[in-house]
Amino acid sequence: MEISDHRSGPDTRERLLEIAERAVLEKGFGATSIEELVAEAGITKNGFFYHFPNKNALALALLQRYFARDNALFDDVLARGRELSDDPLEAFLIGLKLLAETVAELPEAFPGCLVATFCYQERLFDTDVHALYHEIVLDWRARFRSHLDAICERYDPAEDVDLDALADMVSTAIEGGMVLARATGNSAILPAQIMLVRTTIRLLFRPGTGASAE
Amino acid sequence: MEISDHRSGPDTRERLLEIAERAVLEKGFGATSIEELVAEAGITKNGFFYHFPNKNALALALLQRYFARDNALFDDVLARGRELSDDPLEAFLIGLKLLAETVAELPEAFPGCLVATFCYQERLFDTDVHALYHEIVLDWRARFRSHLDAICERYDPAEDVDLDALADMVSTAIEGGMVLARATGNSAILPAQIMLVRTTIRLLFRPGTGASAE
DNA sequence: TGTACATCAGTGAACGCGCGTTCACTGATGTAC
DNA sequence: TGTACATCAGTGAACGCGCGTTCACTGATGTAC
Repeated sequence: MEISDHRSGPDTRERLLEIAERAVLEKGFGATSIEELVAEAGITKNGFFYHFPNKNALALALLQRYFARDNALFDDVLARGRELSDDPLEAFLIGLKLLAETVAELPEAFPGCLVATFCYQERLFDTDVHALYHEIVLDWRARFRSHLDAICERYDPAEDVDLDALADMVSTAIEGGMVLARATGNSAILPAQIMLVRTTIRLLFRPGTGASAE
Repeated sequence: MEISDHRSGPDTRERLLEIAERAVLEKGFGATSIEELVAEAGITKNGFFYHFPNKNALALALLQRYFARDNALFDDVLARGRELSDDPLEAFLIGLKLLAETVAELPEAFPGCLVATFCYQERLFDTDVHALYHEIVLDWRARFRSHLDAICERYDPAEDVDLDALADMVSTAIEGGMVLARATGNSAILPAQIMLVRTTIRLLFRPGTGASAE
């Protein structure tokens, strides 16, 4: 007659990751205790150690989950851009606009990025974790770079730019925009910064087309 | 005959702040212990509590020091830009280039920003600290915005942009660039991102002037 | 269908360590008269 | 110049709490025969 038993609902490991992510983004990894996580998950401390050999393994699992999730997000908006236009520039501009809209609608008031927190707490993690967030950033670069390469096949930039740096500009806007959004309490800053990257790319590859093109 | 006694060298409080800043940027505030700071400073733990009533006061002092220092840096490069050109656009572009060069020459391989770490560890701090890093970000915005206003008096932007968002773009490039630099281990990313903001501003206010202008 | 064993998802108690903070005290320097 | 007192910049010992981790154990479910 029990409505919920041990096995109902999402599995405990996933719930621990969910709780941990929120806590880590609020106060950092070092200041997030296993005790508070298990208290919120409703298990004992050793339930945690059944799922993770130690705290560093939690960090790695958080990053892997985060990586998979935002891969899906980026792929989604960029793929839609391509569906909506055959032109690579137009497709990328649409993708960036969709990205800005998506982050503007995020449920949490002030979104954060695990890569940002983790790289500001470097000494807390082992080499696996370092290697993973390094890989994540390079993955972002490669993803945006591939779109820029496609654009360059059809358009000449108004001036020479390093395409890797330009690809990084998207990540920079996201990471930096999240910091400013959190610091000021104004989450609209993040989508606005993404839209400015979009403006930069438009000005670079479609010079002379001003606001009238909107 | 003792070469150093208690009173020689920079004062202990300043040394504690110096040590603390490096430690906080490496592993976060929560994971930085008073014990390790005083060990490195060569005093006992209660020497710390002579200088600061508690750990939160250390956070506040760190932020105040940081604020003063980067105010001086921004004022310096922007003032030089104004010295070198009477044109507000040219002056700002020079200022941004000087800023990029300055951060490229920073002694530490991977510079960090206290505002970024602190806003990713929100729950660790009291309202004084929150208020201060909020103020810092708004101060940055006002500083860059004043230059953009001067530019707008003489130039029309190629398309309508929100000038506050554009001013924030400089801060975003710095914050985001630092995250990427740290995550990848490549500190050249930070100046490159600042230079891209400069490109954006040039394209916006001086359209049609391409790489040949360099 | 019944029994034996394996696995899964934990429990409960205990560990030693390091943390931020407090207390009472001190020895060197500065200032008033 | 000498003395009394105040202040500055700490020391040394102790506090209680919470942390990550380990140990031996358990009760429910799954699988083989």
